[in-house]
Amino acid sequence: MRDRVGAVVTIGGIKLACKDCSLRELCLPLGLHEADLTALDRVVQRRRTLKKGETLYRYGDPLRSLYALKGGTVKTTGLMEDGRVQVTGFYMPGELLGVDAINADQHPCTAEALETVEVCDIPFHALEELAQKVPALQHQLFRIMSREIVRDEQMLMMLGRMTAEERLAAALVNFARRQARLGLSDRLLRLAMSRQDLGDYLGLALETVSRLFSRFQEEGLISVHGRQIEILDADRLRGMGSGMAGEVSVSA
Amino acid sequence: MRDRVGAVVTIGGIKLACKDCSLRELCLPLGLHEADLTALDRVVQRRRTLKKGETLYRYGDPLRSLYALKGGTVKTTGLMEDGRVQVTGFYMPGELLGVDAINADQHPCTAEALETVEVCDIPFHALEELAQKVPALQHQLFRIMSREIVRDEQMLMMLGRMTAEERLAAALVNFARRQARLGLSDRLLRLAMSRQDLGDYLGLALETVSRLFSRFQEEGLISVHGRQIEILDADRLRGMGSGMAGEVSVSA
DNA sequence: CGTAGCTTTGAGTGTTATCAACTCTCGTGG
DNA sequence: CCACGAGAGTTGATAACACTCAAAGCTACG
Repeated sequence: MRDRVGAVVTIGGIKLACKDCSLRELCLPLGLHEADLTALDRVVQRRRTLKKGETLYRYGDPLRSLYALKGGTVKTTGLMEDGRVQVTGFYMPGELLGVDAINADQHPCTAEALETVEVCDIPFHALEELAQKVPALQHQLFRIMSREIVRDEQMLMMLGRMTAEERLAAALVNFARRQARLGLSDRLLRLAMSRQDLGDYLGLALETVSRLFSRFQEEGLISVHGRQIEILDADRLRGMGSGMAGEVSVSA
Repeated sequence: MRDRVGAVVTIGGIKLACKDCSLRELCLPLGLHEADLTALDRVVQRRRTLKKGETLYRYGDPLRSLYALKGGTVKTTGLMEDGRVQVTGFYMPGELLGVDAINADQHPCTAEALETVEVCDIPFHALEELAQKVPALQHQLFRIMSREIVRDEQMLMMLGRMTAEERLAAALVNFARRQARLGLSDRLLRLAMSRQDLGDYLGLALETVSRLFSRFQEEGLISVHGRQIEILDADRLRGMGSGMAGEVSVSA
């Protein structure tokens, strides 16, 4: 059962060891040492693929695992009785999903793949046990959860106090930065989400989002081809989106 | 140095042992056993008092401690360059402040006492070390942070997708429930915050908040005497405020 | 190609913000 | 003890930002 030691056996080449993973800088392992990584490998389950529209978990599902996103984009959504939707987050590779389920041992939202997605399941119970033994891992988990809180607080500022224009600008800047951290362009965005999703994220009607894209384009801020967005004037966009006091240092 | 064993020495009667604290059910200790509580006592610092308007920490302050609220109400606020304010949370006795600072080792918001407040400082480094030894404490911290995320996600739903009316109703219901958990009335609210604070929390103008209070009163939902609110029709208020799918089980 | 979903654009409306004046409360000092 | 003043709260009038409804154009996939 626990026959994998050191160099992780890859079953049919599907599973990559954490220490070989291209996302090791961004994902959980940051700050862990060689031995810790090996221990983590033993905990992390198979790498699996979800197709567009499939869910990682649904509202009310019991907490079994956390999920490390390896590739693709995921949205998490909360639903109101009358059908109103709030997207609580978009997740990109290197980010961890599901920590909001720890509180009540069940997921308080639904996580859906916006495109083909690769994830590693991390059984929570095992992760917690390992964190008990590895101080760096415990700390890293605290940090990741804290970062999630900081992100949500910024979203609160956006939804509570920023105009539609400011919200979209801030979101684009944020996406660009996160894409850049993955080694991709910070100018050319390929949005995985629809205008509707974006509206549900920013607290706007999809028509408002569409109009804003058009206006930003007219003003020479960006160039829009459907979901392909090119950022032409990053400075001005940042200026619009960040009336915020300070940039989020979303370290690791 | 480590001369306190079992019964905690109270210096001038200022410090109460965690295990004797009236909030032990709500605060950090939940789920900890006798020995764990004694260990926690050794970590928790003096109990101190803040007067209305004083701050526990300010935006940018380095993370030193987390803070367990023993009495009174605290608001946390984020500030935009042009002066716009977002209240990111109101904290009541038994709740833990400051976890959002773990991410970047500095506080991303300012925490201010809305009335006379009592807090216990919990040096974070020491707490983390203790959590490393006490599994129940580690788990409890994960839960507390997860709960904070769930709360923020609900706030996102409120700010993004609920009307002004729904937001205020939801907030009142939420305050009532939290007050009830402290053993106080769930009908008679004594709000510690101004209409302005409430507006900055709900993403509304203070005038809108005021108008809503008046309207709720006309409709027989509540009775308003300044900051004293009596809930007359809790069911209808809940109905208005919670288009949400499920109640937050904000356990512990 | 045809169809279904996504996106854009337009017209009209409404909720909530803004500006402004007035009232109330409470603490302080004459 | 009462008057005063400052901050907090209420209420009204007006305006604006973003929503809703509607229709047409586009894209992509079968």
